[in-house]
Amino acid sequence: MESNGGGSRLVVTELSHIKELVKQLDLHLGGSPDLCKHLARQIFTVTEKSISMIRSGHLGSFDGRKRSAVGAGLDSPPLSATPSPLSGVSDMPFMKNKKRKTMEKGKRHVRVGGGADGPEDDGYSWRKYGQKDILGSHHPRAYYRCTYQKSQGCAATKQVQRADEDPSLYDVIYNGQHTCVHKAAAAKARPEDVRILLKSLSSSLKVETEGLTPRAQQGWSATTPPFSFSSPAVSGLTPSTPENCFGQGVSAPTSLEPSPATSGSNHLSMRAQCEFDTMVSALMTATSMPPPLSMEELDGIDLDFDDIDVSCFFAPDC
DNA sequence: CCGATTTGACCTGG
DNA sequence: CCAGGTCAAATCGG
Repeated sequence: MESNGGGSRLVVTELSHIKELVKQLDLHLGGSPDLCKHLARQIFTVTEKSISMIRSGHLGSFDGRKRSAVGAGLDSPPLSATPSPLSGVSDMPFMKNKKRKTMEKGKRHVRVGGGADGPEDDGYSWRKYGQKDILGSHHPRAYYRCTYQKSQGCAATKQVQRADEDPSLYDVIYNGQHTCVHKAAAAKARPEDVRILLKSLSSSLKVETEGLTPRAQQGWSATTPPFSFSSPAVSGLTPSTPENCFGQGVSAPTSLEPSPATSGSNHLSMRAQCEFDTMVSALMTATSMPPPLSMEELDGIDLDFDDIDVSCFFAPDC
């Protein structure tokens, strides 16, 4: 069944990198903010890589069903560089379209709490530009774009919809990245909070290496994925909870049952991704990082770990 | 008066 | 044709 031992090995390597990056970030927290940002971005990048590997490996044999685009935070197959034949001319042929293609780019789906007046503040300022009743949903969906779209050309948008099951929760879908210079989020970047997040992230990245020879070259039997994730309680600071990272908001009541027969490892993968998404996005928020890159962008990124000392990570006497 | 919100029309992909 | 996303005129509020 599982035939991606090589993939798992790569994932473990990436996770090890992440863990080391977290250490580095923890060390430099009091120091240069630029370095911290750099590290945080690297963490995010490697995390996305890992997620991508896990998903392409495990979900590949899942079944033919297409996964919903809204279900996961970031969802673009690493295979296709061109989103769709229709939008191949991505330059700017028509700027008057009232509806763009179904923007799949940098989508992030989070579920946040809030009051009757809307979800809790996310640190950015938004201007509402529309509202629609959504078929099958009890609550309308509101459309927001960045207040600074005009003044700074910031392309970030978000959709907010009250959860059907729990009216105190809101599904928020972020689209695009903020290019505006806005400081609100930075104001709440408390080092202690970041430290807590890092601890959570670090502990959840515990890599079980038993059965793994120090020399990774020998490879391990490609049977069971030798990694697992603990489930730290990252509460309060997190913009979303693991259970809510995917599956909801698509108004697909049948897709909630995870087909227990075949989804053992899938479940693990999805859980792992959720925790990553949750913690990393919380971390980036806390460090006022710009929103994550799209998968397409990530694919094009050359990871450089050269400036970071992880050389001895797998060494037996380290 | 100006910027934000509301709301129905408009547009497009499926 | 329909559902969802966006526009833009009307309206609201500081």
